[in-house]
Amino acid sequence: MALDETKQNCLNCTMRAELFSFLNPEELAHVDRNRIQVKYRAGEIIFKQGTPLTHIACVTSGMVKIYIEGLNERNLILKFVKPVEFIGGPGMGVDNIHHFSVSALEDTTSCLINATTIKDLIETNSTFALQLLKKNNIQSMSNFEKFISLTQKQMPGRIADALLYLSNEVYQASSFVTNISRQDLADLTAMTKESAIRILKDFKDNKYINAEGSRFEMLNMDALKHISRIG
Amino acid sequence: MALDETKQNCLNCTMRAELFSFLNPEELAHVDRNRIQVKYRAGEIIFKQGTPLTHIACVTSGMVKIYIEGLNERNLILKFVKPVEFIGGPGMGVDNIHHFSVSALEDTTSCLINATTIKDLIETNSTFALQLLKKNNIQSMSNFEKFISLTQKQMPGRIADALLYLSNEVYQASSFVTNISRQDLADLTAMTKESAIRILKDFKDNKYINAEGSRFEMLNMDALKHISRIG
DNA sequence: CGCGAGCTTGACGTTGTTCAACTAGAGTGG
DNA sequence: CCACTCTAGTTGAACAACGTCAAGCTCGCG
Repeated sequence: MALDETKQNCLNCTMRAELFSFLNPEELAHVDRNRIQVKYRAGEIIFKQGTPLTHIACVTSGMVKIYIEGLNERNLILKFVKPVEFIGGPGMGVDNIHHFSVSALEDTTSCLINATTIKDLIETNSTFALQLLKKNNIQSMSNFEKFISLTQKQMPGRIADALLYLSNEVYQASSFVTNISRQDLADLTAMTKESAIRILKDFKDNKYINAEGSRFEMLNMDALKHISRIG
Repeated sequence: MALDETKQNCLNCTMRAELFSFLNPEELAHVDRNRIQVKYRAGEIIFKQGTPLTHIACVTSGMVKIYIEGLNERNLILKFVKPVEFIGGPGMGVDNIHHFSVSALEDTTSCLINATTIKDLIETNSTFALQLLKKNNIQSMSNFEKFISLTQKQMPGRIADALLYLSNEVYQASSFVTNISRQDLADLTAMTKESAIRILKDFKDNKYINAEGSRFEMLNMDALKHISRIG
């Protein structure tokens, strides 16, 4: 976990999260004074569930996974985050504890910003507060979909949801190479690694997808969407 | 669904949601001008998933359930809400659509407040915005626990969670009489009615609880907590 | 060349659902 | 007051879905 404070500055940053476009130069300067840029190697933990929430993160390169550490060493992956996105956490302003863990899937750079700085901005900039509320609401909406996927769909439906999520939202391509492991796919869909592998094989046999090692290819999106819909 | 505009006023309201304690008299008067009070009979729908989100609700008497309408006529109950609590929704400020349904479990009265009024307050009163963010965060935290309960615990663990939720948070009593049906209990724990009944019977046989009809009694909270922990 | 981590497969057992039948109680109309 | 019906609750047996365990595989890397 190498520290690397760059000469770059929030005001002229080209990797600025959308949320910060609602800040004026003075506010951006305030953020800049309270941020540090950090490089993480693949596999390293950025936030650990249960630790104090002193900073929020802004992923500027690479890719991370956000996951809840549950029972018996099992994780539940909530989402993957790629540049440029802001990672807060529900503990902010409540108990100031991280309620999920975040770790780097690839080599990742991230700006860490003091949580108190963010709180200052919420109090002084109502547009910023409104946008933050909006962002939280959008996250809640996808959590609702995840609830239905995980509790009301059988394994093929869940894997279809995961593949559609990866190709439509994360990689935005019908084929992609990824660091996401079979275990990650299982953690994303709340099943065992073995089950995830079996469903992938089934999808391959049916020519819905191609999946070899880290390379995934969507061959029949309509079939996947159909399986997602019927559960 | 009888309308009943009372002479009562937000400024002297004794059933005011905590969130509104952060408003000044002028703001409260603004809320008052944009609210209507409505009585619902048990079973009636207050908000229907998929319809436009024009108002938020504030439950002042009775009890409601918030649930997602999922696949194949199956519902997932997110939470029960009793007086006095505010019900917004993640669609607010995003697509302005309800992403869950809310229905009355008992005869219920509720104030409906224009969503635009709430948005005004968020923009002009930063404390209100901060408190709303906080409320959303607390909800997200319990959603995370729900994720783990529903995806990583077996049926006894989930029923134990549901019973602990009801006795600790909803009724705040070790025994209670409720309108919550066996089907509701199943919808809360993502299983079938038959399975929920079987687990309840098992808990009864083991003297962890007493459950006859609508009356529930917790006999051994420690056992329930243990079952909840081990999943 | 060998080692280890992630991946894959099959056999088997468990968990939870489905389906069908039955029960109890509340309301309704003759 | 008694059928009748309707709904919620209950139970059992058969079945499907999913996890567990154990073994073998592949491939990159030292």
